Amino acid sequence: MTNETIAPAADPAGPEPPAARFAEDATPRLLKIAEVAEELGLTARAVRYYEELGLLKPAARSEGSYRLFDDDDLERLRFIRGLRDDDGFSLAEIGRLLEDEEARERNRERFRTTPDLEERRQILRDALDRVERQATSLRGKSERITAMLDEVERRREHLERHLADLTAGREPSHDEAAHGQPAPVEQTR
Amino acid sequence: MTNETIAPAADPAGPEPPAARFAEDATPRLLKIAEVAEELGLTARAVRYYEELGLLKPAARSEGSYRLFDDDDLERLRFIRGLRDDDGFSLAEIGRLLEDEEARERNRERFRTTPDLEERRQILRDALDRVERQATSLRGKSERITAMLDEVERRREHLERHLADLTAGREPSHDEAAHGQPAPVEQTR
DNA sequence: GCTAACCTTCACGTAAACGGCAAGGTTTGC
DNA sequence: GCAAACCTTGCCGTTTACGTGAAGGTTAGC
Repeated sequence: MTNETIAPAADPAGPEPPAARFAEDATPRLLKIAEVAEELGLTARAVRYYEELGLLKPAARSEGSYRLFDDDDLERLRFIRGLRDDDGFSLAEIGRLLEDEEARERNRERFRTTPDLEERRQILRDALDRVERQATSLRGKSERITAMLDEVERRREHLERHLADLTAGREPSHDEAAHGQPAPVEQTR
Repeated sequence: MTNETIAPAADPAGPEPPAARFAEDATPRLLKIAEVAEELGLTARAVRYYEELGLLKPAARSEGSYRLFDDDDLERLRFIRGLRDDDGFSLAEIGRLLEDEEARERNRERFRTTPDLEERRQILRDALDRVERQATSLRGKSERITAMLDEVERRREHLERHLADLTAGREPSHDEAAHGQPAPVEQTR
């Protein structure tokens, strides 16, 4: 999986502005867009597009307004890519999820700074509502995927038994029940 | 969700061709496109589009080439809608899944009609390959969704405890660990 | 048998998620 | 200090999954 955590380190890239004599040596490691794209298997265009949609803001810009990304940006992009590729979320949905995350952070702060008990309870109730909505949506997805997966596993086992039987010379040893359903997942709605 | 299983029965629609004196009285119940759309919460345009993509073929056409759909068509459309809405599959992916299903049916037939043992084994091995590919893909999706769901559930419980504590007058009773991660799902790749 | 309601096939329009190119500014290596 | 390589912001093109008419045939109710 070529996991190198952070940039492949093409070269130390010399000029290092010597003005960094204050407490700033925690390897800032800012990457340019092509490096980010390479690292994550995206294109520069896609990354710019995500920014255009407001899904992220590069940590900084260079003197000449080159986009510069830090580790948090990378993490965020990995998150976006994961949801997009693996779960088929639209960028709009991803945007909502990310906003939810940020709202969560803000509310946490609000919660900490307000002394009013009733307001605190309200904040918690709102958070609960959001979380329950998310859970409902995810549970639906999860159930359907799991049902499909179960069906597919059932088939695999059936095929394996059948193949083993047939290889061993035996043939009609397994039950021949349930054969009609073409659609692997049934629905109710 | 206004579940009426089959069409709301607007009217029996009279002319009933009397040539059906053979074994044909299993309520054919053919629906026109707008009825199908209404029933399934789709648009007529979408249904035509699915046909255009080859995802289904209406059971029949009327004298004047009106599309007529039977129960199997409805089932197939429900399947398509489910994958599209709930699982975020693209219509292309859905097409592949449906084709897989049909290939499965065809192979089942081939299997039954060939007497050659080695060929039979090959058919089973091919089927196993396909099934394993499907399983791998689904397992990935499932794991990621499950991880998100777990995280969300964890949060819900945390919030519920917190709210209960706060309502009961107690306040700082829960552990305050693990607070930094913004992204609900971690990745490895 | 006539009209309203519904259907047909084009055909063009649109939002999403980028791809690709142009024109020009920036960085880097030597 | 200069060319190659990389980046910037437009801006137009493309695919997917339909929406929205237009122009005309079909069906249904009276």
